[in-house]
Amino acid sequence: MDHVDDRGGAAPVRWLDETEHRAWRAYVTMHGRLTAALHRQLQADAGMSIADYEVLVHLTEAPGGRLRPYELQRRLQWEQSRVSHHLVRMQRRGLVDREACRDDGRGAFVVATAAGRAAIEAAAPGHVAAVRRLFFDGLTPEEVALVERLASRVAERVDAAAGAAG
Amino acid sequence: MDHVDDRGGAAPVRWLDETEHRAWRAYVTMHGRLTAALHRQLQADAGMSIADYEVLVHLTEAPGGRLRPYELQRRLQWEQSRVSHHLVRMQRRGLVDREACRDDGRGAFVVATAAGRAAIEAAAPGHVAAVRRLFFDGLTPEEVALVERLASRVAERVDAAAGAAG
DNA sequence: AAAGATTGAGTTCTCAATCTTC
DNA sequence: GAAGATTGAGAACTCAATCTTT
Repeated sequence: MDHVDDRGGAAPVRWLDETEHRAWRAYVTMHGRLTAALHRQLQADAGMSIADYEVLVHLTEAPGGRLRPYELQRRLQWEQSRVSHHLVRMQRRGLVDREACRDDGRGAFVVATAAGRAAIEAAAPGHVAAVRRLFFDGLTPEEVALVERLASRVAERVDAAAGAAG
Repeated sequence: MDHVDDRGGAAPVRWLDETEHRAWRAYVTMHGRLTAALHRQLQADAGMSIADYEVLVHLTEAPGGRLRPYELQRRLQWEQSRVSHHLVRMQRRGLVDREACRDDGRGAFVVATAAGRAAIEAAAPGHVAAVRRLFFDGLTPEEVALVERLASRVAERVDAAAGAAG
């Protein structure tokens, strides 16, 4: 363990060094610009929000094309009630539907409707093209592989901390 | 170059390959978990949203501790009206204030108040500790340097595209 | 007319309370 | 009681319209 100066219970602060600070600001800035650009593209070309797109991605990629709301919640990391409200709206627009769940009467499966599948199939080419143009075309194959490794590692780290701390 | 099937003017779709797809999903997942965790921490320990924190970071880091709303907008990549509404709320809570701008009567400078500076100083240790624990402690110094390089490169790329395409 | 900024209406998200089934 | 899910009220965000100064 590190030797740290722990004064009477107050957690000692390990500030970010210069490199870390720059890296963090660069990351936050990049993400802000990237999502703003992707949102504009999706909205303009497909009339869909990133949130809608993400929901449909998870549904259509899931085995059987169906997920329980709590499974969607885990994948999206949204508030439970945000998932619930969002699904109500998407159902109202005809993009998703519910199917009774025989094993567990507390909830139903959520499924993409034919219209929902059509919507994401229509939206995907433009979205993927934007992701490619804005993100991958600027990276070498080695860097792409690295992004996956680092992102996976950090995601697991956050998971572990969330599991431990609540 | 790839051979792509370009039928009658429709943009040919270059789908993501397996590695790219995994990298992108890993990135999106990581960001979702990371921000969810950071938001919970900030909210629980400092009663502040990430949005509030970001505004105060930019204000306190700016030369003179003041920024015009449009400069904040550029840095945050928020909708212009989001900036406006958010500043009204933060001003109501006493975190920021306005100062007349002599050179340009269309707008005023936004400044962090003493309370605003106190709030971010109180929030920063916990937030920085979380960033370190969840993000940097999982990376080597070389990887940290790489994150900065890649993030900066992508951010510039997005900027350039946004400038070109509107 | 363009740039900087705000407003209001409508939509989406959060927080806490609630409900049902396990 | 815990897990899965919803609800409603209030807060935050978006979009379009507007206003003022340059």
